[in-house]
Amino acid sequence: MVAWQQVNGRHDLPWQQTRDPYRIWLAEIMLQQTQVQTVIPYYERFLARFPTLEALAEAPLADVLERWSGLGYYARARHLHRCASTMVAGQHDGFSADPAINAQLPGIGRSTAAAISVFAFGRRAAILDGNVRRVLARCFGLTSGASPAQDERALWVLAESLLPEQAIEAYTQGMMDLGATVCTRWQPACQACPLQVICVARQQGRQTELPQRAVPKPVPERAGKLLLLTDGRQVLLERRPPSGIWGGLLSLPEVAAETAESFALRHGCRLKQTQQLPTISHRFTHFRLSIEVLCGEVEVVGRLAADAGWQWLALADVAGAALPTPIRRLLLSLSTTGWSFTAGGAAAGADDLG
DNA sequence: CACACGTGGCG
DNA sequence: TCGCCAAGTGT
Repeated sequence: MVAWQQVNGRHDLPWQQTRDPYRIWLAEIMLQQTQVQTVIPYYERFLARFPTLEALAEAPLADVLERWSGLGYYARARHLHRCASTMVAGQHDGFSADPAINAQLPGIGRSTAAAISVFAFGRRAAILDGNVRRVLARCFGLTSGASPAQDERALWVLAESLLPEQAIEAYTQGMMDLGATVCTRWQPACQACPLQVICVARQQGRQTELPQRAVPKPVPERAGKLLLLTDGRQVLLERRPPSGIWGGLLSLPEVAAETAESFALRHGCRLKQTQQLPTISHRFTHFRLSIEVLCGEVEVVGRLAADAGWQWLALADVAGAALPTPIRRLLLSLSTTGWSFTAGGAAAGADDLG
């Protein structure tokens, strides 16, 4: 694996060629459940804004979420920020070489802690991510046992038992590179695999059957009603609660029973006219969301409460704001094509909203 | 232990 | 259009 990685592995990813724990930590957090190609631009933009642990710790969470928005799993950004603040405040003097220590920090679990120890400190430690899981399950022909928990334990024991005495960095990177580029979920390139002569799955022709998948459950459907109040130049946004879906991001205010008129009045606006926009369908991993958007043209007559949970966002600033992806798309689309409040007509360009 | 938690790409 | 999956962690 070490020899294969040195020749065939990836060596030029933005978070390689460094031992800076901060950069390695940031990359590992961004890469959780997220593919390399997705992460790269976010990683570059984030580092440009927060080049050091101190810079990150000093920034408001809202700024951090601006650079994270679009990447998903926003608890990662909240934990990242809390972790930085904690360390700079002195409870921890930076990262430890010991994975058990780092695994106590927010957002850092067993696998991420091991990756930090390996890549920043050269410590022997086992990771177990999707790539390693797939490589091990196939190479050793692992099938589901008594319970998912036991399968998990067995995988960790196996991963720990395989660690080389030397070149832990190349080995660890090699396992991930192999899983990402050769031992892929579909159509693995077995003829290019350094493990092909010992791979049980290959011997049995069961590559795509492993690792075995849990039975998928039906994805529930949820619905929400959002209000888009605008004077044509800016939109009214609400800071979402710190946990839950899109936690901490800015979004269009959710309206339940309250009418648009009374809502607008509460926020210092007079509603001139409204228009129903095409319903947005958004797909998450675990549910589908149907978003009904009522667009209202307002005249701002009062001042917004100084409450930090509410703010007007200039349409020109939509691209850089801490918005969920479907909301950003909606606002970008509408501000690009212009607003139309012609009676009964849908806003131009709103058809692309999927 | 089950479930929550985003988004993009691919077949 | 839809299911699957991707450098997992927290509750």
